[in-house]
Amino acid sequence: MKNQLSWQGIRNQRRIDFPLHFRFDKCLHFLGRNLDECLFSIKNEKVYKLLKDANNLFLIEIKEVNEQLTVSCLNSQPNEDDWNFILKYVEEWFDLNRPLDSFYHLASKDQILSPLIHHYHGLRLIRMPELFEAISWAIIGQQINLSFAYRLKKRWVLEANNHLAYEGQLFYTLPTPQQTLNISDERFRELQFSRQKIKYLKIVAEHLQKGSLNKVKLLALSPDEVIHELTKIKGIGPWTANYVMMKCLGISSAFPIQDVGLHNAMKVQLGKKEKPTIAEIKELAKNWHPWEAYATFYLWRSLI
DNA sequence: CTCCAGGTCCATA
DNA sequence: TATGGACATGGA
Repeated sequence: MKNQLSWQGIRNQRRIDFPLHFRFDKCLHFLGRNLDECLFSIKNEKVYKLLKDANNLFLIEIKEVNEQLTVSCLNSQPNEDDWNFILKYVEEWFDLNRPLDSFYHLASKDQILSPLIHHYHGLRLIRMPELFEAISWAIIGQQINLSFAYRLKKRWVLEANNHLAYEGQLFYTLPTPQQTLNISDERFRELQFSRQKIKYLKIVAEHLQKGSLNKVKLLALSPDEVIHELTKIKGIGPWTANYVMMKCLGISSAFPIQDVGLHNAMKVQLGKKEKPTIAEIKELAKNWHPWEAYATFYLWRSLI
C-alpha cells in the first residue's frame, strides 16, 4: 500500500526545467496582485488552478523546486494525453517557451525599459491560454477601474458555479459560452454588468458556441488578420484585439497602445505630470518591435 | 462633488 | 473622417 501511494505520487506530477531568464517568484508576485481573483489561488509560494478539458477537471498545483516547476495534479491521475494538455497550459500560462534574450538586449538600450528589466528580470508575460477568458476579461475591464472589474468577473464566475471542492476550498473554472448565454440579461444587470458589457459578452459567447471564433483559427492568421477578424465582432475594438493577441495568442508584437494603464506607467517612468499622447508613445516605442507586448507587460507590472 | 478607470459604439456634421 | 456623448460603478 505504501509503495503504491508513493508510486502514485510520482506518477501524479511532472517537472518542467526553467528556461533561461525565468523567475517563478516574480511571476507569482504579478499573479498575486489582486485579492478578488477567482480563477486561481496562491498559497505558500504555490499556485493552484482548476483546469478543464473536454471531459475532465484537473486541480493542479505549481511550485518551484530546484530550478524546475513541479506540476502536480491533486484530484485525479491524468493519463499521458491529459498531461500533455496540462503541461501545455502551464507553458502558455507562464510563457515558458519564449527566449527573452533579444527582448532584454533591446530593452537594455531603451530609456523607459532598461530600469524595468532590471527590476523585473525573469518575469514572464502571464498569459490567459483560454480564448474566452482573455476576451471576456478584456470586455469586463473596458473603461472601469480594475478592482470593480475583478468583482464583476467574480460574480459571473460564481453565477456559473463550475467548481471543485478540495480540502475545504472551492476552485472554479470559467463559465462556458453556453452558460453565459443562459444567464438572463436581468440577472447580469443584478450582478451590475452594464447593458453594453452584457451584449458584448453574449455576442462573443455566441461566436465561440457556433465555432465561428476559435483560438486555433486565430493562431493560423497574421497579426493584421487577427485584428481584422476580432474587431469585426461588436464589443471588440483595437485595444481588446491587441490585449487578446498579447495575453492569449502569444503575439509579442501586439501593442494595446490605447491602454490607460500603459499611458500612466509611461508617465511615471518618464517623470512627467501628463500622460503621453498616442503620437508620443509611438515615437518612444519605435524601437520596441517586435517586443511591444513584453514592454507593455513590464510597464503594467510597474504599476502594481 | 468631480474626475477618471487596462474602451467601444453610435449619432451627428 | 472626425468628434462628442452614453455607458455603470466605485475609488481617489
